[in-house]
Amino acid sequence: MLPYVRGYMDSRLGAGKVTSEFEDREVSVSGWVQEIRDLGKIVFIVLRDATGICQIKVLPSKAGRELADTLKSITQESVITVRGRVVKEPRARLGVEIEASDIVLLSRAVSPLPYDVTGKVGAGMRARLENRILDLRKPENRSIFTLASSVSRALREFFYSEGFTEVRTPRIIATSTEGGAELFEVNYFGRPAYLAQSPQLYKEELVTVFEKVFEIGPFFRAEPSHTGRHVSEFTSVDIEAAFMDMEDVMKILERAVSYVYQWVLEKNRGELKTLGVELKPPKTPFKRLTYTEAVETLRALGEKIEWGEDFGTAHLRALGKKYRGFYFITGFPAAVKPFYIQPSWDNPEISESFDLMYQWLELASGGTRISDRGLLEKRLAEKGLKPESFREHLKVYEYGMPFHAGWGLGFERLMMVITRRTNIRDVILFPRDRFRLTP
RNA sequence: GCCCAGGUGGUAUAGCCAGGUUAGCAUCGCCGGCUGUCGCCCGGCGGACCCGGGUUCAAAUCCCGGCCUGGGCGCCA
Repeated sequence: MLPYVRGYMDSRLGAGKVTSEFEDREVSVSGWVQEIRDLGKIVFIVLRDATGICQIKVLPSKAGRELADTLKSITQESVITVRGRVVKEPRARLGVEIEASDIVLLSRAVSPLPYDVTGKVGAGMRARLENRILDLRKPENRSIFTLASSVSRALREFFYSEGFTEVRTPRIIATSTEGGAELFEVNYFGRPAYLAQSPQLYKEELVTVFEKVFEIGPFFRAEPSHTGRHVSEFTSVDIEAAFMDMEDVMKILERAVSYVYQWVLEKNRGELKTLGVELKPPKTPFKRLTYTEAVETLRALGEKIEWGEDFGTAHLRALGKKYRGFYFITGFPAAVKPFYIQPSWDNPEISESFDLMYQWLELASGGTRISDRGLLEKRLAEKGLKPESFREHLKVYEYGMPFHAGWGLGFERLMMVITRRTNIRDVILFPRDRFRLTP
């Protein structure tokens, strides 16, 4: 048998598919050696591939010299192909095993490995991230990302079913004048350019073409934050829709979250079980709390806060203790929200804005947008931004701009909620933070 | 940027407070044994005190500085 076989996938059986259904049949499985238990006259190998695990049995005395030699050179996490007969075996925990007649070592892993994939000893975040590819082979970590894949698919399905068009906006932008978060500068053919922190302005412009758009993609923030919920590169789920206001898009957000929960409850039972997560679909509509009510609540709880102040972490933690699960905070002071948020018509001190919270974690933020150019310019000036830096954006408002609304949802933060992880790095394959740029 | 905690074999840790041991345990690796393991087991061996300076007869242990890590705050439309 060669290390590479054309057409092999046609005859290969997934390790997780090895069941009594294949009893007495000759099969071929390939994967990574998770564990070798050598009892002397009998050797057990636990083989893992993307479909699951199976147990291989070898009797070196009967197997012949060649197989016995191969067996000796196999190390943990090596890739092997095993041919053998499936046998029912009540003594095996999985109920069946493969009696190997042939084993080919396709790729030998170094020994010892720098990281314990079996999880017999614990591992800190540093060791885990520095050996991330091995860390990801652990069932619970793989499950997180199988779930993440499922969640992003569910979101897409949901948006399509609601008539949204998926769009892609630039990651490289010319201006750093949107205000707010620090941007990463890049060298763009000798000119300074920046990595986008959000698709905000582009998605607003695009509602004049498609009416309802969504985008799921990476964005970048050069903030010095170092917490369990901030990273430099994250995934944003953004929507923007014409002829809608904040109430309309809040309902879409509620439905999107519910849809995702239903989807993973239906399709990812195995992953949820591996993670030990008991997920309950959230009740809709989510609780709605105005900013003013939140401030009053905080004061009643003994927190110090002035009306008009944005919430600090202590405030959010206090609110999160009182309000469990998902809830909206609406009507933030216009002063703490970005320039493009529509001030309320009856009270310009507050704005047509909302945040979606889960306990104390901010998941999404959105609102009705300003659709009038004059007002937008006025708000830009009030925020200390230069209208001339927004010339390209502002001119779009003269080509027919309907009222519109939208939101941005932190994909990884939603994954934290679903997987019950408290560190965002757990739900990013290769996280980038202020201190980590590799692997 | 600030605050707190911490850096001991590849990994995870004990020892540090109260200075002096052959630096302990587990996992791991190698060697040997074991035909029902499934965190296999049993025996033997191997491998570590973040860096620099100071105090002291003596520093993993106390002090100072640096670097790194974890957590948090601030920042974060």
